[in-house]
Amino acid sequence: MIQSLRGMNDILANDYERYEYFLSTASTVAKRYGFHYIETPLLEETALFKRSVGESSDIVGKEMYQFTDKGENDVCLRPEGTAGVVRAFIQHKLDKKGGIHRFYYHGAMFRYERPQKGRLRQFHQFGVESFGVDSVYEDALMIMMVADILKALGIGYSLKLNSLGDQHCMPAYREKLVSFIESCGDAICGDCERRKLTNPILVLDCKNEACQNLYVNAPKLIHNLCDGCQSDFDTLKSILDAHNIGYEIDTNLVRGLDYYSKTAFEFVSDAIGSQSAIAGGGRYDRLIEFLDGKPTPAVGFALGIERLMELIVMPEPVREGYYLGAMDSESLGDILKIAETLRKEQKAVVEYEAKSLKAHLKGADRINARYCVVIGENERLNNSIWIKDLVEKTESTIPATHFTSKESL
RNA sequence: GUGGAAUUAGCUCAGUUGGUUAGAGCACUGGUUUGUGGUGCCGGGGGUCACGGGUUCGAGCCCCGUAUUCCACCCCA
Repeated sequence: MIQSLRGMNDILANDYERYEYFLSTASTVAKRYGFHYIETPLLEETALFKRSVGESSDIVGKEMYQFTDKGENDVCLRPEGTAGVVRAFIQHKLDKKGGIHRFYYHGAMFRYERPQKGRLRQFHQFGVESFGVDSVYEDALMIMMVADILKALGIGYSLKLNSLGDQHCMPAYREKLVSFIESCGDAICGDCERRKLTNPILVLDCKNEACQNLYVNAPKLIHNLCDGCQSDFDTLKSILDAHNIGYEIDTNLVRGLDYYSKTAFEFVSDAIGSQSAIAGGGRYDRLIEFLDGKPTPAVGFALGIERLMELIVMPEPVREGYYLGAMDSESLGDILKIAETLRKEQKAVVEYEAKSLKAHLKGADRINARYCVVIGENERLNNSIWIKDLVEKTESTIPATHFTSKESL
């Protein structure tokens, strides 16, 4: 038997109902905030991700589905969504056009990781990107959008907030931190040794107890922000306070992608296991110029759809549409004709086997139909149909032309 | 990438020191005397016990390999 590749799942039937429900809920929220849908290719030049996400990140360093295509191009399946949207933004010269551009997207992302619950090799994200707004109010808008989406889906969460500083304060802090780490000498663990070179801020979050004891007095970025970053961060907190959005400052919160600056946030759930980050995002004012665009402030977020799926509280299913069946095979033709007419406006499902009335009612019940339409011997002889409303529990026998004649009106 | 656990019916799981035709609940399907659903009662179908080797008179059970899933680390959505 051929099975799907490791970490790559099918989404079918019931799962897709959830998936679709999530998409329509999230898309509705995004549109209400003034965002427009954008779709970018799954395959991009590898250089795009190396320059945006950063070669030092795990994502680019060891998790990309990268290969050379038949035209000798170095390409890879997108490991995240922002880079492609930024590339499109620049390619279509929206950076030169100026003004504000807001996009939302959703689709498959690919990372070659060791799979576990909530961590797949092909997974789906829903994300938004906003270009051209410098104000920290836009950062707050991102957080409010995520909160709105999660609330609409009935998902509980906690919000972690941090500021990563900008080109004025981040490099200085980074240097300060690295020299602090070096002052610890050989006492740090192997992971931290590696982090020191790739993403030093990650050491602050090390699980190793010995490391934690060493880092108690480590410099915190939050105490080393420049005036601009500090004031934006304060403003952001007051906006969230004003909107009753709870948060906790997590000075160890780092985005794994190199392009973030200033605001960084992460929504986490304690109900889905160790892969608990359900959404993450922040500001990335420098990314557009890194990719040869005109410097443009930008901020965005991404939600992990699979991680959300099992948390979604689905609305009560409502009975809708028609189930049609015949009690003897001679009536099947009439049934099909009625179904054809009904389908112009409604869901209509036909059972082809001649069965007892009881069996048909069970069938109608199973597919959650509102009405059960049956033609038996009596109806066929009287040129009528029997219909029962499964919610109101009322039934009637009406002329067979009732539905089909509508068509001629 | 590192360490560990698991894999038996469509689903959730039993399966006793290796011993006849591998079980349950749910789901599916049919009946319950004549044409009335979701919840009663009775019946039925459905399993190369993940896959491939090995040990044994005999393997769902023991050993090895492979695949997948899950847990922790790592990382992130």
